[in-house]
Amino acid sequence: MERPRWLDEREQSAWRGYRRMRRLLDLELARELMRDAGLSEPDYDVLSDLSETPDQRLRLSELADRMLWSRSRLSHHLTRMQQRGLVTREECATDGRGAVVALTAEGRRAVEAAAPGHVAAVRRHLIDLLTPDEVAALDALTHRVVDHLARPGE
Amino acid sequence: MERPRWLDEREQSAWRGYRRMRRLLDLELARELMRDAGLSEPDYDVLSDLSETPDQRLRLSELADRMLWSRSRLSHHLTRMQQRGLVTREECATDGRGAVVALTAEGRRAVEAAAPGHVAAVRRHLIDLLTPDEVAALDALTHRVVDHLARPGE
DNA sequence: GAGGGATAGATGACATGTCAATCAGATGGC
DNA sequence: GCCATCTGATTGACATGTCATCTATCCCTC
Repeated sequence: MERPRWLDEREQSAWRGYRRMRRLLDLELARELMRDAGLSEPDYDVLSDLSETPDQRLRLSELADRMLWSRSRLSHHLTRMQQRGLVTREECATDGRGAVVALTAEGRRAVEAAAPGHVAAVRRHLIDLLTPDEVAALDALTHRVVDHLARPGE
Repeated sequence: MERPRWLDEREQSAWRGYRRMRRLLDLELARELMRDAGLSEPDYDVLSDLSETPDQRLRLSELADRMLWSRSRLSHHLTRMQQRGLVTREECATDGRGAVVALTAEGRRAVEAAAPGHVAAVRRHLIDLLTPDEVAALDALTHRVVDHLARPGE
């Protein structure tokens, strides 16, 4: 930090590219998802995580951890989704403080309707634009960074 | 979309990795930037774009386009940054409707103080974790996706 | 089995982002 | 030159996310 090692041209370009892609991809996927399925990305993520779970239900904290969301954010978001009938809250049998989110039939219908189009969009705007080697590189590199960031001591 | 082509294992893993990295990297960079320089990432981006510009000033719409922000978002954000003394608004000489944002001395000081640490964080949490080949792949792939998404007809 | 922390979740105040409406000034056709 | 339209920017209402705080319950130790 004393003598900053600036990014060289290639690194700079990769970093800018990453941030631009991040933004554009996000906008486009969110736009299509909302247009075609009436869901925001956070909505979709919640529903999709729930639907992949054996019993279609999860403890709030478990879901929050999986999604890397704060409890507070999840709680607020679920209240909104609950009002729209996509999920319900249930008491937790094993922990008096706890709560469980469950997918409603309507929620299930919503993800199932949304999923094919969303996956297609992910393909169209990202995956299918990459060579197999690039997919492999992206896979390797992102997981390395995730592991690094998830390390306790930063 | 009729017969959805789901993602294969590797693609799925890359996609999840990307989204997880996106989230964790963002959180960490934002956290450090706020802690060390008292700036949010949007703040930093605005200041950094302005500081790289010849005259330290830009038309609002020009800046909004570069950052891929809506005019409205930029306008709101600049009001806040202006209140903190980081930028000022000026009238535009050539277009009576237009406005120009300019970096203040304090704004300049803020980016210059923030930049080395921020770049170091980008290195530490991303760039330096990648092999040269991976940096090259990331560069190539992100720009391809960006070009694709920037294409007028979607 | 009674405290004293820790943890799960909810909540309210606030910061930030979005969307639609508005206003002033530019621009083009006639 | 004048009107219709477009564009740059601002604004206000609202949606979303964050942070600090609160309550209830759990869990550990004594």
